[in-house]
Amino acid sequence: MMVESASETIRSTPSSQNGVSSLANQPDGGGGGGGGGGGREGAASGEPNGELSPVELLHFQQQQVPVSVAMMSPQMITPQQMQQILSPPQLQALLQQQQAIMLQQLQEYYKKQQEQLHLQLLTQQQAGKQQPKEPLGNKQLAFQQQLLQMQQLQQQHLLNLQRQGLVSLQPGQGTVPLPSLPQAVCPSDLQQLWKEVTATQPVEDGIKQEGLDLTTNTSNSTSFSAAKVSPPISHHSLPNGQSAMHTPRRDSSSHEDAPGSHPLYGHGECKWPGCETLCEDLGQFVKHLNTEHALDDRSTAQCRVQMQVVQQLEIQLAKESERLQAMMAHLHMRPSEPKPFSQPVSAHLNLVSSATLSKSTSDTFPDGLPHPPTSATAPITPLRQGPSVISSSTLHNVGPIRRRNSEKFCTPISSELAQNHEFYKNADVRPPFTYASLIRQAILETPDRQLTLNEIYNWFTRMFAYFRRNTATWKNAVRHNLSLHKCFVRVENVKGAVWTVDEHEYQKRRPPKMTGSPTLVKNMISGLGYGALNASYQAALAESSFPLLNSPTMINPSSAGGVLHVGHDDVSSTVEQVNSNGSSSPRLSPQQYSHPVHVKEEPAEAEDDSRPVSLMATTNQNVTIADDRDLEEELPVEDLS
DNA sequence: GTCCGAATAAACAAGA
DNA sequence: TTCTTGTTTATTCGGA
Repeated sequence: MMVESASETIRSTPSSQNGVSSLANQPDGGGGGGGGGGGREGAASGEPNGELSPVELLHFQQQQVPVSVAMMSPQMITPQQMQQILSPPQLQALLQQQQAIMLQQLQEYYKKQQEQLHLQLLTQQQAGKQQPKEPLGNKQLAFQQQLLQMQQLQQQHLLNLQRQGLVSLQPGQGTVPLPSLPQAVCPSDLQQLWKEVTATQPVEDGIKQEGLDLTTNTSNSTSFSAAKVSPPISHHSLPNGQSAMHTPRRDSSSHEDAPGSHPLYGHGECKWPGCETLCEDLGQFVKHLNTEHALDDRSTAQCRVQMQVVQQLEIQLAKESERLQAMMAHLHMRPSEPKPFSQPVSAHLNLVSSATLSKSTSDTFPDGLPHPPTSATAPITPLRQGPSVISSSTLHNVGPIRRRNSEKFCTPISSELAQNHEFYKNADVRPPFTYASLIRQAILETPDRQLTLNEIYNWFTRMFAYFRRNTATWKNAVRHNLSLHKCFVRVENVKGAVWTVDEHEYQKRRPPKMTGSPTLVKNMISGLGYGALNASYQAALAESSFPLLNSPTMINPSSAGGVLHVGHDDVSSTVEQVNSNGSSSPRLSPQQYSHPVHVKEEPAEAEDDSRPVSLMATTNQNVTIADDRDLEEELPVEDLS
């Protein structure tokens, strides 16, 4: 079956974080443009007539603030003097003005260079008609790469300007005329800057060396100077001498070891954005590439768009990585961090990472903290819940295989989800719940308590980044669970078949555990090594930003008592009551375990009578099933504030 | 060591 | 024919 083969394919993907890891491991470069290997200073000679090379411009923009200051003080007014003369708002305004000016100048420069390159290319193309094909390809590619690099530099500059918050301009918005850029920056200084750049980054040689054959610059030669935010983009040599850019996310070995491959060629079709032309073999593809995707306005524009896409992703990744680091640091140093099992936080995190991702490869930071797997489909985004990410169930059970831990430790699924919704939604971490629990949760979250299979799928993918891959596997498991468990009832509906939950059956299939007094629960928890889940854990939970903690419905004994029958251990009755009134009856969250609320906790069943709609709605606006089909819309973008 | 629940894989059928 | 949906069986694994 195709599904199965797809499954096998997908199952191999969890370890596909290499690209990201390598990206994350890129030396920061301190804003200096990352890159790799040794520098090549030979290309450091400046452009004639004091014109700025793209590299110089790049460095220029990297040195932006000081240069800007210099530009502001052409009459040798030092920045300090400027600061004394001008008020901060004035300085800010001046900076913005100067940035805008610089931007316009750079754009003009880039445009000029672009035109020049086009002219050169046309000349080369014409000359190449009388020359062997391959050199032409090289030349053409070299020009193309020059063009791309220029565009990249331009993009980088714009991004840097925008990042500094000084310029919110879009390309072409600059309006303030100014003396040309080279007048503002001394060529010798730029030359020195260029040397500095090339000392750490050999990237831009090709730009300086007009007409050089970039095919000799392979993998390490074209990591863009923008590597600070861009992954090194290597060139892949093709059999015909062509090279192409590809991202490091691809398995490098697949290229180096498979000369018959091409990053833009796969599954028999051209992977050029929007193309998808079928090509029988690589040769045909190359021909197609050279004819259909030669250097022209269209291809250039497409490249530009693609660069925008990549850069946006990289910016996002950088932001998220930064936030992750901060989170890691925060968690690592947290004095009141819960220490179940008397393990350090990092150990817990590693535990979560390694066990939860039992089938995936979790990277580990040098500091020992887990590097949550990141992928294009599962970007790691902030753990807004803070410590609650390491919630009880997450701490003690990781992955459905450990499901019993989850139920044993009585973590209500809705509470867990409510607390860690953002985490699960964005992190590629397997939720510590069984498929049945999740399915049930999905169904119960809907107002009418019924879902089609596809809607269940969508809930999974919407709620858990983990389920955005391995689709064949988990979908099969979902179907399997739906069919297997009696608690899931298929109902023929007008729209088709929908699945509902028979709570009674659901409870029947679960052995009555943990039904008793809080003391029993406590003892049981303690007996399971949960005794260490003491004040520190409670404190951590209390510190959680989980808004429901302060929700009256969550802590109001009266409201809770409606569901959690004090001194009553009939699980089914609890569930039935919830089902009967159909109202939102939030259960005790794990935090409430810590609270001296005198209600009987129904650990294993606690999740059952949850009303995630209300629960989740507090923290997640995406609970509604309004548009399940649009997963992509909400995948990458979280608030990045 | 055994039992049980869950996950996973896979085969198969029916229907759109 | 392909895909989705649904059912069933078998295997493996972890925990009790």
